[in-house]
Amino acid sequence: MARRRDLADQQQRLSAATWSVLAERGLPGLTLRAVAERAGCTTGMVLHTFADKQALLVHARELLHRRTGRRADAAQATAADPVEALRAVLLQAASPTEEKREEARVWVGFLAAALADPVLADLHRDYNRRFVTRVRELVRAARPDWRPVQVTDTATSLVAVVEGLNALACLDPETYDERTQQTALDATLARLRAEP
Amino acid sequence: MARRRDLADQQQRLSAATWSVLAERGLPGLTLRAVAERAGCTTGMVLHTFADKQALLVHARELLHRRTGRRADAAQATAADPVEALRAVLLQAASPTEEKREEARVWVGFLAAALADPVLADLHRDYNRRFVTRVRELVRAARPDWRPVQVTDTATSLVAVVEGLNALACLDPETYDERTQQTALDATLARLRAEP
DNA sequence: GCGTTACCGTAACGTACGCTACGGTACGGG
DNA sequence: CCCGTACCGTAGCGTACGTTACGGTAACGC
Repeated sequence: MARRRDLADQQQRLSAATWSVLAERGLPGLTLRAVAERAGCTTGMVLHTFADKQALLVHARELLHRRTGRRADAAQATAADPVEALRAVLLQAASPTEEKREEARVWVGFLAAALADPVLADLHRDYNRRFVTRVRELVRAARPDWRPVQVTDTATSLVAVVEGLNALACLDPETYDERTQQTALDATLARLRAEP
Repeated sequence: MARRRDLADQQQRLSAATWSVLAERGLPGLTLRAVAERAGCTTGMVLHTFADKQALLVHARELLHRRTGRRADAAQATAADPVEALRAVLLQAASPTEEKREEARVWVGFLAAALADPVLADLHRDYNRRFVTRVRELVRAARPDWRPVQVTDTATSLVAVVEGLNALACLDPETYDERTQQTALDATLARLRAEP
């Protein structure tokens, strides 16, 4: 035996660096050298922690999912009734804080990368479906009288609005500012309060 | 004087090849060599037609905008009343035909590329704002009684839904199939038929 | 038909990439 | 205290990229 390292910590730091580079330089700027520089180490250490670049990407994608999931959990927990929980979850997912816009840029980067990478595509599909499921459960709780199809359709609509706002606000935060995003979400949520 | 070439035709063929490569291989696969191979020529010819890679990208981005704009014009022209015109424009923008899904993939690719390229970012902003303006005018025509803020908010909501559906359907066409997209759009359009 | 000139294919340059092999280094076990 | 081993920095490999320089080639004016 010899030196022991904290593998999980290294993985987290490296995937955080991956994320940071992705948000700042975009997909073309995401290189092993850039990640190593951001993490304050060398490419050798990066490739001793992850087998190859794709493994690093996969881990960073999981990190993004865990982070958004945790924030959604927190938003969901603070609300009292189901409608407010739904609104809180969706608002934090689309809120135009700088942190969230960074997440949106990273999300777009992974989306584009997934178009040419089946592994990332599977991950992206899986994670997005989990978000749809989360929203669907909240919609069902808010409107237990609705038919399942109605619940699912509303959930996918809400997710589409949120992700659309995120993608568009990435490059045009003026047109899609905080008030506009909030208004768009509330207008979509208005269906929950109407009949039948 | 000597040989004369059809510059515009070459530009169009090359940007079409650019688009084709972008849709098939994604952003990382978009190289000058790939474009030249797809266009049936050499990289020398590509760089005699366009100054550099970015000029080619810009031209391909304009081509995408012209193509979507032309399809929107056609959809708008066939409809009789403003509400149907709006629905036709939005439906064709989100319709999950293979051709449209290809456009969506290219759109995502350019979106991701624009995150690190100020020139592409400006173009993207400009083109998206034109689409918002088009939708806004249609909303205003459909509901002349609404206040300008209400018109604008509805327009941005509709655009967000359309682009969100497009982005999500890129990687998960099963969850966001034709019926789901149509239902999501019609539900958002329902506010046009309601009061006030 | 012939010279001139615009055009473009060929080849290669420099660079940066992902990745690997190797050697130094520091820590844990005896 | 020192041996052994896990760790990781260094250096460089092969490749593919964007870009450029140059020479061949085909068309137009005369």
